[in-house]
Amino acid sequence: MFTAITQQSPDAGLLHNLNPEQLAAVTLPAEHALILAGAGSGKTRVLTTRIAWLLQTGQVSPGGIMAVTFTNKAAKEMMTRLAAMLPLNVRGMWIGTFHGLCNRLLRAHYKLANLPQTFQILDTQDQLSSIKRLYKQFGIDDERYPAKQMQWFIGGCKEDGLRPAQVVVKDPETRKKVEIYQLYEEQCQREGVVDFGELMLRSYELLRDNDPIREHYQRRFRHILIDEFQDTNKLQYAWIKMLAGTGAHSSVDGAFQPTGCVLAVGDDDQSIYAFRGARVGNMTDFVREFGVKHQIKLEENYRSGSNILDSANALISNNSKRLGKNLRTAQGPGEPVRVFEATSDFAEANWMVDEMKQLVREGHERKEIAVLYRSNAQSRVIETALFNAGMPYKVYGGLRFFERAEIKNALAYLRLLENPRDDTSFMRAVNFPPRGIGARSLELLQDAARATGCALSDAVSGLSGKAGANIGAFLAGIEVLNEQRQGKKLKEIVELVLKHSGLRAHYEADREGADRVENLDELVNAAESFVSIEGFGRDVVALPVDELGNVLTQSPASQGLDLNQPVQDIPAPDLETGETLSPLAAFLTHAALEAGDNQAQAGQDAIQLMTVHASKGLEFDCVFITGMEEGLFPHENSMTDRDSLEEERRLMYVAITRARKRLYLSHSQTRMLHGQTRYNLKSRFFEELPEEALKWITPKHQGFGGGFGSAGVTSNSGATHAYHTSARGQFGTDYSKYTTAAAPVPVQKTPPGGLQVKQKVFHAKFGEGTVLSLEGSGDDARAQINFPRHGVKWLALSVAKLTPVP
DNA sequence: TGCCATTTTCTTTTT
DNA sequence: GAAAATGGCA
Repeated sequence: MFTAITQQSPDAGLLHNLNPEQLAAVTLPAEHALILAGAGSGKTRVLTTRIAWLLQTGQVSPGGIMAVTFTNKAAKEMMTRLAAMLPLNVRGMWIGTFHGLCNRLLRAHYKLANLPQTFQILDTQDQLSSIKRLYKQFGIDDERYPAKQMQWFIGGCKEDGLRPAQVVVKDPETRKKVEIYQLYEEQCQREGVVDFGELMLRSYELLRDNDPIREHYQRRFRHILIDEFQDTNKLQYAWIKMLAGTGAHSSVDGAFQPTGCVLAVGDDDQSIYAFRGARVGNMTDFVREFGVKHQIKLEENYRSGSNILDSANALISNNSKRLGKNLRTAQGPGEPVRVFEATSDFAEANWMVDEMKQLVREGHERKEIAVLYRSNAQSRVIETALFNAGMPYKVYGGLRFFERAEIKNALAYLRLLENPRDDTSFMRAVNFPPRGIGARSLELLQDAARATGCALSDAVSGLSGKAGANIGAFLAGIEVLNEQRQGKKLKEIVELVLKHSGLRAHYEADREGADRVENLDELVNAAESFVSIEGFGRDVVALPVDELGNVLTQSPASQGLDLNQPVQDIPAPDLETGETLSPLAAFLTHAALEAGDNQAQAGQDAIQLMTVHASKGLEFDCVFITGMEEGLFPHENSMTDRDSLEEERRLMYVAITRARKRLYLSHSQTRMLHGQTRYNLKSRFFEELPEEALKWITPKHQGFGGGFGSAGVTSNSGATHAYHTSARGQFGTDYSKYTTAAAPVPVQKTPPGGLQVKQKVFHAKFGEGTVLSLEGSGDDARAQINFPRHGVKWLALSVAKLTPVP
């Protein structure tokens, strides 16, 4: 999919249009360097251009580069951009996420890593159920040691590079936790599975403990580039250090001087993942421990006008721990930052929708309008408002494809085929769809397995009675599948499993299972197209390189070297040549490491809804930041200590800097939260923004309408009120209607053509239904339809595809 | 064993 | 307010 562009002008300005700082960063000498890249300063461009420049000037071959990102999306983006710059087959290059690259290392050296070749990866859900299973088996009290907390503890230890034996035990409680950690480790090892943390830690240990392997990769990766460096945790930092050959594990005998140089790109002001172990301190540690001589700040922002940037700068200057950086722009002030105060979350959402309609009328694309919120729960009200208005929207976050229950069920069967020892998958599949295997039978089985220390599937034969017969039948079914799958294509195997396991039939029988069947079909599609994407075949040697990864020829240009060739993967000492992962195993790995997009429907021009966290790295013409209230943003759990408050502020900084042209901030006096109405004060962050950049667009006469005489919630005061407009003021919208909790009354015009009340219509998702009523016209036209299977729905006629049924 | 009712919890999240 | 998890009962 990353097919390179073939026509290319070799020296046609890779470096064209770079500003002086960017140029300096791209053409840095081969030494460690830190790039402090502000939001919108062209960070990704610098990273990819740097790689392209290194390749084009013949300083390194594609095999000598490692580029690490945090998300698959970022990795793909990098590869796509790189492929567009150079005629290069990026597929074989070591560009990927930390976990993806670790997986690659462990697959190549699975024996040294003490793993089965087909080891499976536990995602967060799997890990939790694995721990819970452990609890049952060893009678551990979930009340005293909550499994969730334990999961967090284990992850934390691994992030710090600590095995159970290395954890410092100070109190009995920690002792017990470490014991459980130890048991968990044994269970994973026995089952041949690794969790995400293990992926990192195990590959770190692999490099640490095997001199030839480590030195091989140290020689090979002459340039290591890391994106979003501020998000790295302790272990990831150590991993990089190990690969770069800096520190204790470099040359032992002095014969080998490691040469890998590290280019770290990051922004301390955008560090928003401390809550999951990210250490901003890695940036200063990096400068110190690597003896970084080159530090470049990218402060020129190409995204937003100065009103938006000044707001961001002013806000973030309230943080104490900063490396120091100020964004500037050559663009003018741009539009002011609009601030709106609503009386309720409901009113806030309706105001937003009307504002959006206006923006769309003005020619903005819907996908260039984003709504950002602090927590996912806030999306519901907004979704309702958008839905009622018939405005297409897309919510990011939530359940992703490979995390859906039906998909995980299917994957459990597939994993069992690949690795019968995978007890997590066994437990998931054994009684789903229900086949009369209950808790008691499984308890017997688990006892038997524990007694002999074998996997659940191996313990079945020792079971007698009804339990033995039932579970035996299940296992026999798996074995039949295993025979039938021989010689079959991946897609066929998946289809086979869906049929033979009874999963498809089970969901087809379910009245509400239509979506799930659809997803299962989608899984078959994913399996079909998978091979063509990953292509786990061997790559052929394309470039003449020496063992160090140096290109042996002169510069590509002078030699007419064709970079558009598969990248050579230099065999490491331990690499089993010829041994390849089965397509199924590769597919399962893909499913674990890449949870897939949230929603299948792509391409439609829709409003973008997401949390602030999810918005990092993205940009939009128009951005709404909603729920700017104390307790929400900053979040109540993060208001108490200074560090987490500063993280909230960085979060706000990230949110503000997403906007290119227009930025709205809104807060509401009341909000439904946990089923209760809460009265919130407006966020303290408003006080930290420069007044001259803001424009308050809430009408003067707004208020509580006599309804809520509550709390210390006051209207905003100060000079900003000078901007208040009366109803239907200069902004063209009548804001007064948002000041009551009632929905805007739709204007009744001629009923939309084609449909009539009592008419029968067909909808792709809801099936056949009867029109109950119609309202609105044109783009706003809506119909109330009764679907026997799904109930009464309001559908926007400009969005819903309805076909009349005679 | 499995279904239904009650209780509980509720930031952010990629891999 | 809603989803998930637990617990009691048929």
